[in-house]
Amino acid sequence: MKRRSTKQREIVYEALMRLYHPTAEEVYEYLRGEQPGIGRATVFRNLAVLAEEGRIVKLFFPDEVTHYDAITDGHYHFVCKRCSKIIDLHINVRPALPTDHDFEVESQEINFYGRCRECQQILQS
Amino acid sequence: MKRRSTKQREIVYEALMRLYHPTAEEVYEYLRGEQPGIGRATVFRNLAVLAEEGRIVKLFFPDEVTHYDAITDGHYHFVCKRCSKIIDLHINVRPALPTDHDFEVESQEINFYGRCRECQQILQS
DNA sequence: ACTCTTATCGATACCAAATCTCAATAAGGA
DNA sequence: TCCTTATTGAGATTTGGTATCGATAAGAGT
Repeated sequence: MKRRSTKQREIVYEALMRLYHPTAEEVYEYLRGEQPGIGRATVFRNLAVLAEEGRIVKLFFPDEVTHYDAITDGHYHFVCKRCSKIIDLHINVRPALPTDHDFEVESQEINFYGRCRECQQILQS
Repeated sequence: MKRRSTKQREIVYEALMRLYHPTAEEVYEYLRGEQPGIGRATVFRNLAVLAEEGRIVKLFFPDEVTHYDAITDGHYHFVCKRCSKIIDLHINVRPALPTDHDFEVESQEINFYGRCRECQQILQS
């Protein structure tokens, strides 16, 4: 099944570059203003396609819906456990990949969790 | 709201110790055989409570439903991208926690992805 | 042991994220 | 320009998980 280049796909990709770690729903809401007529399923589908092609990255965090990231270099993320804010971490950490095991590691992921500055004083959950 | 100790909660906990990284649904199916009469919502609820109490751990992986782990020491996981098998990694990796930032890190998580031995020769997705 | 408050249970209804269906459209090679 | 078929958009469906609510039972107080 040969892939075609479509106007909608590029629109979704450009929206992602303008937004900061949006969810699919947020991309859709953004585009409903910019490009009325685009379908919800089209946004979800193209985010999946773009991720499969490696042009964008899917982000999964505990108790969160899927987020998307237009930056594809191997950076890490901090997630605030209270307000769910995501912060990019361009740190240089390289944990030793496990070797001599019954599997072959192709990629790794490191996530940090805690409180962002705004949420540090606030007590309740 | 003071918490009570219930028969069902311990049943769920013991099931989790017998199973290997099960999903809530798998715990429920397992218990439907062992302990007929237990409710689906009860299993989901008690897994959430046990996780909140720190007796078990919730595991989140890309494109996967939530799994649960009775082992709560800070080990890591490898996930096969083809068959979704989860393998425990009791390796000693300690990436430098980012400091001097606008947030406070409370916990971290490292996941490895790739192919397990059984899936390494297989070509298709 | 009995009573009383209320956390918890089990069944089911509900919700939200994401996927599937399908007729209409359009990408792009011939 | 024509033709094949990948893609679209609208809406239905699936699914993992949560909320509701009357019934049950944990466990503190007497």
